[in-house]
Amino acid sequence: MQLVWFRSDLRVLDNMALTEAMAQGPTIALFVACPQSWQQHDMAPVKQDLIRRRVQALQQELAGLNVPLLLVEGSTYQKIQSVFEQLLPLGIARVYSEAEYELRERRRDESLQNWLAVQGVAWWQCDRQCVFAPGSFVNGIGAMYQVYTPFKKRWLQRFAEQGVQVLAKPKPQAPVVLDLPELTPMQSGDNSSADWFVHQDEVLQQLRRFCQQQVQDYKKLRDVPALDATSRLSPYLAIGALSVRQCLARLQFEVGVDLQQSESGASVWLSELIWRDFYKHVLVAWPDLIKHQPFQAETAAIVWRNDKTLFQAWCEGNTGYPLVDAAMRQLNQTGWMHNRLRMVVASFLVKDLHIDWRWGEQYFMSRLIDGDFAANNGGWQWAASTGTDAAPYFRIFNPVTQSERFDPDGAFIRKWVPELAKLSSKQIHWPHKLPIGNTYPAAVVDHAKARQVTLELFRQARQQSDDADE
DNA sequence: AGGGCCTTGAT
DNA sequence: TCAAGGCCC
Repeated sequence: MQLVWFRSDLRVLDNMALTEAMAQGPTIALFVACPQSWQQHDMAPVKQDLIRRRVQALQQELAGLNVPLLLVEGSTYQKIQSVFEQLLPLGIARVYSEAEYELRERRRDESLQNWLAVQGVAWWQCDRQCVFAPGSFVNGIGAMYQVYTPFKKRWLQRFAEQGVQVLAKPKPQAPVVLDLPELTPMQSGDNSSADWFVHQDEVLQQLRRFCQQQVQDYKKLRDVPALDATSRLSPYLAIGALSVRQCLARLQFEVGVDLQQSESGASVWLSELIWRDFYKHVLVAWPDLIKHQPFQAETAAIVWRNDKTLFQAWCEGNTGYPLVDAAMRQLNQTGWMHNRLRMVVASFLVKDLHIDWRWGEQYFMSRLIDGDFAANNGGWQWAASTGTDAAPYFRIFNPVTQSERFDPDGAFIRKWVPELAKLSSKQIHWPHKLPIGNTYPAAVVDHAKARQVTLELFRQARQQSDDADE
């Protein structure tokens, strides 16, 4: 008997572990919910619920292939071995999975692989989260790229040479008859992700619709948070309900040569998918990132202000900066935030409130339905100017200017900050010069002053680092 | 995937 | 006054 262990690859299509197992013989599948380990990763409840709902749908889809999926309620990664102990009497020959790159996940796999080897059970794992496997790209001096643009260039070159291979849906196997052991059945979640569908056909339909109807305007409209102009596929990529190869193949199929034109919407979306690969490759090349070390070592010397009251105002969306508050309220109420706004609120936390970027990183993980360590860490370190290919320290978003530029008529602010809904589109971006007070909070900091403080914080850290070198 | 501040030259 | 451009952080 072959056993496919599903983790962050919760799909039937383009699933190499499933395909390989079924090619070898009769196959069963396993998923173990580990809420205590998820909690240690700060995984958002809404993401946990999406996973629980998704694996229920996956169970039905696998049933169509006569592959039984065992949904087990576990606790921590350390205790997964006991689930396998109960399954081995079924005569498991080999365990198949797709590699994950975070530290605890790697340790979990390593210890399980070692234990299985002692039991005489083989281990098979594929490297398919990225389009090209981490470690397979090196620059001129034999190291992983630290800058996105040359990485992308190399990536596109390889994509042109090799294309992308999407695995077909496996053929159904003959029904398997099993005497299953007593396992704790997986619990259902809190249904907080109910606004996001979980069935394969719906996910694929959204991908198709995006590539057919929306991607051509992506370059122009993706930065406008009031519009629904982004793909909204990130939650599915994060849990592997959709693979990046499926995205690429569909994109190529729908837009054809447009993908070659660097100004097309399709190529801009492609670039976002390459960013996803980039940050996973970065994580594998510099595993200490998982311990929350800044990539640029000298930025570890920055003395953050870390004011808890200001942090709370940011978390709750009560900073007095309308676009920042609208964005945080969107996150808190839906578990998702528009990408442009992720940059705006991250810049604001770090460079206006002078709060450690790791506080923001953790808060995002604890709330995002699409939380992914590599992308989230990469994004925060970009915004904080501490990362690979980061924004320069002096790039400091003006939250009011960003608001005027990307939410010109205030539609997004009106939706999420109802106290301001009646203001004109001129007043709504900075509502503090108005005679009437309403319930909207005063601005918690002065941007112009805060900006100067940021420049000083980075100057001091750089000086300290220079002194240490002498 | 910035913005503050200054200069310049057109209104 | 103010848009445009350059320089700087």
